[in-house]
Amino acid sequence: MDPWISSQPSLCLDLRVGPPPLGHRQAPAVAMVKPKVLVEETFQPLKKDPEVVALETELQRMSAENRQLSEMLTTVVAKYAELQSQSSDMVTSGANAGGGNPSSTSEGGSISPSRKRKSESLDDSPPPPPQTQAQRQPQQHLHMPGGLAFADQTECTSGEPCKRIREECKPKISKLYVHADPSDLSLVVKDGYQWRKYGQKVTKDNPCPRAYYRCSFAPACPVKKKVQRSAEDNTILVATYEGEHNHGQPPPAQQNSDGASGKSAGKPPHATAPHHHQEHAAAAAGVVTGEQAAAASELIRRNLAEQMAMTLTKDPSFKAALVTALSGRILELSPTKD
DNA sequence: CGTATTTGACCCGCGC
DNA sequence: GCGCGGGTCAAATACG
Repeated sequence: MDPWISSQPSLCLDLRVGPPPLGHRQAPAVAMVKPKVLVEETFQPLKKDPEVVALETELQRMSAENRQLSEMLTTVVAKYAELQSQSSDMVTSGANAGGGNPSSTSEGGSISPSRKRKSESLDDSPPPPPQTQAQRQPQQHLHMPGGLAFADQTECTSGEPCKRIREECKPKISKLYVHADPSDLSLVVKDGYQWRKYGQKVTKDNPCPRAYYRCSFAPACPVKKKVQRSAEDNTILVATYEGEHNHGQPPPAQQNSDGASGKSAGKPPHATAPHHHQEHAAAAAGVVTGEQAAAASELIRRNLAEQMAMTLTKDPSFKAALVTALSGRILELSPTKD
């Protein structure tokens, strides 16, 4: 979590403009900016036209719906934070030696991408540091309640040596669920890091394509990310992170660029970042008792919500998308429009 | 012109 | 051994 956010007294999310059909409490924060003007331009509140009444009703309805959805989101985020903190706690308590990350070993900054894997296996034979991974492995057998996230990789108990090795070589995996506008076809999850897309693929079990990203902030950073819409609910983006960053988070100025040039990257960022620092702090704060854990969880929930709101309100492209959506909605609802 | 994204092809692991 | 499917590469393309 950005330090400055915690320094914010409290972010005012008290917005009354009708929320867009995005289903986010954060959205209205942005909606204040323009849609309000839009409404004022188009309608005269004093007259109380039937359409105005209808609009108000609709706005109220959407507002209620929005609240519901945001509550659901909050719950999900809270669960995620809890799970993450549990995971972090177990990892930190168990993997003292895990200081180094497997990362750069083979790549070591001088990535000379020889022609595909065949040559890799011939030339490099990059020895993945199995020890640290092996030591980390046991902690990954977490019984995550709720089945919400990062469940992968916990099932490598088959005992087969080769499989074990493969599992041990796997980097740390976590999942992040992000709400996204279904109309937004991009698979962009802004999480504060810079990502470079290197592939996209349609998988068998999901008609939506899966996008593959590498961390582009640090050349040697081993972290990869897969983003795919949920098969059940395509308003949900599932981001799967593999590995750990071997660098700090980019400064906000760079975070905004999320992929530097961002041809299609500058899309509405309905993203919540898996801020490990925060979760570590939460884990530290809630190491033991349920009360402490609950308090930490509550804190995390608040901070995440605030951060999401801040992220959204600062993103101009999101504002634009929101204005478009809202104006379209308003036009839809006004049958007597000129 | 430099850089990021797209996209088809390739590689490899796994199940049958 | 073969086919399938996921993951990755790299040339082509697009964009600032």
